[in-house]
Amino acid sequence: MECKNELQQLLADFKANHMPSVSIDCVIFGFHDGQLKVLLLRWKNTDDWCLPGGRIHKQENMDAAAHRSLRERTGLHEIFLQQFHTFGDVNRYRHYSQIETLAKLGLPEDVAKQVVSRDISVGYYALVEFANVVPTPDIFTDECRWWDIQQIPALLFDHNEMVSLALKTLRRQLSYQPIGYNLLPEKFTMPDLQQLYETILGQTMDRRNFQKRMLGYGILKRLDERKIGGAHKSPYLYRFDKEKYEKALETESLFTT
Amino acid sequence: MECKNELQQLLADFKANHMPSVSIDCVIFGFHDGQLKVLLLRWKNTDDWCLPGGRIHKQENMDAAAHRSLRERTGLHEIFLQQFHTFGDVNRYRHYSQIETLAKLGLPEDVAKQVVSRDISVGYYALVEFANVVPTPDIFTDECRWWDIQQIPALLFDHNEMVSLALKTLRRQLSYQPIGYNLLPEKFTMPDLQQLYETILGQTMDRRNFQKRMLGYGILKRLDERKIGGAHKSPYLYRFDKEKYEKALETESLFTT
DNA sequence: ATATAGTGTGTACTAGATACACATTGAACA
DNA sequence: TGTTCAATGTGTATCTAGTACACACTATAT
Repeated sequence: MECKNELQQLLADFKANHMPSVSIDCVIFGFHDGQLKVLLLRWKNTDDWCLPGGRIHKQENMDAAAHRSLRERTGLHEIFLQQFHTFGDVNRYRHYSQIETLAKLGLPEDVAKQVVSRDISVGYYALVEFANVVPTPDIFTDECRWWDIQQIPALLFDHNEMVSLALKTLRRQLSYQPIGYNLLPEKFTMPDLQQLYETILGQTMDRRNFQKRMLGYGILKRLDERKIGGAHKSPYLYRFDKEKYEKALETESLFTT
Repeated sequence: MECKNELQQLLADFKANHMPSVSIDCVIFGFHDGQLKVLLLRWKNTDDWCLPGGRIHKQENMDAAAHRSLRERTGLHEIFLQQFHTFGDVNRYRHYSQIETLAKLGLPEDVAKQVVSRDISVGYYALVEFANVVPTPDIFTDECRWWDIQQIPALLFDHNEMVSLALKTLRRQLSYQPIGYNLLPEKFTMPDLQQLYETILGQTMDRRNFQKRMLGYGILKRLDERKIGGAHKSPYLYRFDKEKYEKALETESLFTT
């Protein structure tokens, strides 16, 4: 099968042009339909899903490599992307039979073994605007789609752990920095924003207090428009004040006296 | 010079037994004399200082490699050690002429070049009890000692940046988790603890409010003893309630309703 | 004995977070 | 057409954590 040669060629190229031992994995969060979603890839000829990832070119910044991966999977250019943890356990592949999985790709076992020696993987998480994403599989996979965070199946490698830690990091970030700019459309309602927060944190909040707090941050601008077409009273539309939002991102509140 | 052969041999061993492309660097914090200190190494035959670091054995967990490095530099076994960021810019060595520096070790330039291709480096930070540390140089260095955080010189590589970010992470951690267990001796006074906090955060605090807050966390146990020998009224001694301290480490306070 | 400087302790005040209720609107339905 | 319903808009009382602040005590130094 020609796919086999193509893969072997690809692996050879990888070896020549990419840093050995190190890879990148991305937990890409999107928000749609009141649900927090993660973009996953399905390996060719399998039912096994994993996170999108990539490798670092020898003359490429690591962050740039992560952006490149993301761009290739989503079509998006300007995105919130941040490393959250680096994974380096010897047995990070323990949850599955990796040789077996690679064999399904049509690789001979000896080639497969080269691929599966433990790598250090730098985990990034991204926040993207759901509607703008064009999910695109890579050469190893034949499907790329969103999964509800609640319904993610057992993933390959240590990728479930990565998703958990990315979510934990996202939640923590919420406690000292604003979030939403990259997850919501440009104009959104206060209930939209609240639903986002509730979904990420996994808990409900008081409508009135939530609004008070958000407005208190001074990063929102209420528009004159209201959202029309809803079944009930029309809520106001808001958008982020980009400048103040950026400032708030830098000024993280700390333990002080 | 025999040192040269020894070094070349060492590098060959490194290549065979360690993961390529990836290294570890440690920002080791200690507290002494009212000052926050960092452990630095001075390169052989130079006045250039850098952070202690290491490489990962092919069959070794990354965290274990970091612990090993730390053990080798400090003699300490049980220590607080946590990764805080992974550095992967192409120009992370831009701040110095690396070939030149390596030449001072007695390495021929061609060998030196192999060494200096950009690596990904995983940054760890450690909190250790100052008094128990036995600073020990490694094969590349002939001095290992503590530096006041305020007086750290221009370091090799991107190590100044690493120290800054480690400190920033430490400060942030202070805002949602207790700190002190690994930086103070077993028994300490409230003023000791306050001085630690003030040093890390770089700001003074109200004595009474600080005590109230710390006791409010419920992780301290006041002993019947007082510290004797001081020039003034004897302060009480405290120790951490290990169990509650550990619990507090897990239960990080988040943005909630 | 006296001075000095650091420690032990308590109370009033402030601001942010929380709990909570009623009026308004727009579509759906009778 | 008007009645119903569910969601939105808005304000106030309360609670709690954080902050500001003062006086008494004690161990050494003189």
